[in-house]
Amino acid sequence: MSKSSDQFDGADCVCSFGMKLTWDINDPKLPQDTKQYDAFQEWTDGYVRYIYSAEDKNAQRHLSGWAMRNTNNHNCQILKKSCLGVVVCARNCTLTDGSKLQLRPAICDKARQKQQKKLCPSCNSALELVPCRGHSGYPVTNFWRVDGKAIFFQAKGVHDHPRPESKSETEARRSAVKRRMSSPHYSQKRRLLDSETGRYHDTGGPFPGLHHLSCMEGSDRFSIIAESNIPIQHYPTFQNAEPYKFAYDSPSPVGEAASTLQKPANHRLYMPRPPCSYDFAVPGYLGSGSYAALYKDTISPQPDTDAAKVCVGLSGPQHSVSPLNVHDRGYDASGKHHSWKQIHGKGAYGDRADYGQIPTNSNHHYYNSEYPCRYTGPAPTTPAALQTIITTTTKVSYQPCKPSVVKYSDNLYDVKSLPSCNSLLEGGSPPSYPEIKVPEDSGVIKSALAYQQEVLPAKPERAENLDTYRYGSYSSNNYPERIAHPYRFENGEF
DNA sequence: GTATGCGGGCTTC
DNA sequence: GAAGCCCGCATAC
Repeated sequence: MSKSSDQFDGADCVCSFGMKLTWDINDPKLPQDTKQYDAFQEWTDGYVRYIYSAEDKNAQRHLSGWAMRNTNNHNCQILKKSCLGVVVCARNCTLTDGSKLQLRPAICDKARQKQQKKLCPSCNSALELVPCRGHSGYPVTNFWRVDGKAIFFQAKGVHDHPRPESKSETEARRSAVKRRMSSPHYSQKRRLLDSETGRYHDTGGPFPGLHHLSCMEGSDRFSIIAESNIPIQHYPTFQNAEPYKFAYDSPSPVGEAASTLQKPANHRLYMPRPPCSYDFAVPGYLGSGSYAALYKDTISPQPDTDAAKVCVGLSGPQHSVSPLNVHDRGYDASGKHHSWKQIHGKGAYGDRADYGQIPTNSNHHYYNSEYPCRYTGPAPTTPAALQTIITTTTKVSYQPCKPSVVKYSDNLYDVKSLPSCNSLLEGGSPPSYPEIKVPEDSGVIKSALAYQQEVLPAKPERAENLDTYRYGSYSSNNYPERIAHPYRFENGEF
């Protein structure tokens, strides 16, 4: 493969480095003369290949935004993972802000079963696990292989479902919940909440269709209401899929965490996030408004009743979002390295993969439906409501959307095929960790990123325009209709 | 409790 | 035989 490496090294291509090279995860010999590595991609989609540095912590952990579970492929040299899909409301209910519930399936089988027994926090109907069938009817598979100084990643299939909550978000939420549980305010708040919400839950039967109370209801049902006296009520307001940019290459407002981490080079990861921009100087998971709110609660407790009252009036997702650094929040550079053994030997592998058969990004359009967020917001939130939120979350700095989040706009191009990649990056061929690499660095992932980018606030019209062709190519996929954008039930464990 | 990795074993194509 | 899947086990957090 080294030959192929040389062959493509100078090629003009916006593809990721891994895609410029001709290799397959099953190749007995993988490219060894890697001169540069791809920026870690959390939300890979499509038939893509990346070559990460063996030093990349995220790659070492085989991280993925998608809920990927280990799959035994009877090949100890190649770690295979298959997508679990996403957990949604069986009734496909729409939240007050027009968003949809999209939870991250638990990786552990046991935990997943447990998760599915829970109810939709909004309508109390059952939760439904939407399996991934993006790879010829089978779940999308990710392959990881360590070879030399590089970690080779290959994905097969295109996710035919919305994104679930990312792992980092899940971890952050759990961490927040944990903190709150141990908070000295916890028991007191619990009592307050119980007295305030008990009338709604005494029978365990919610008010069907009473969505304005769903937040409270849902949290209660998920046994997390005690941990979220404030977020519970605010949650619906922040659900619009406001993506946020991982501020890898920019000073993080919350800071130091980023500097201590190996910078995940995934500078272009946009994720649906609650647009809430409450920034808290909370160590650990930083930057997430909702999560932060959890922390905040421990810091400056407010009457739970206030939040509960506010809940009813909130529905508009107008809160702007600030760039939130998920990795800063959720990835610990000091974390363990997975025990996945380093593989240097070359086995005799079989046939080639199928990555060449499908245009890398011919299938992601539907994702935009997942994030109609750039929609101006269905249920208008009155300024008064917003004001109330702010009021009830005192000691919180409200941060409007930062313009920097919008610099994706130029990346919105369509790569029809890998070989056709244009050169926008090669000239400035970055070193191993192109943290400040221009977004065009990996055109092959454009498909996976396009929808992420499109949801950004500065280009609402573009997102709208794209809807048509997005859906067009996925007429068979009903998810565009089902999923508006992720529902971040920040306050509960699913 | 959950995530993760490993590996045996089964089924299907 | 490859691939997908289920399961149990071990380990780490």
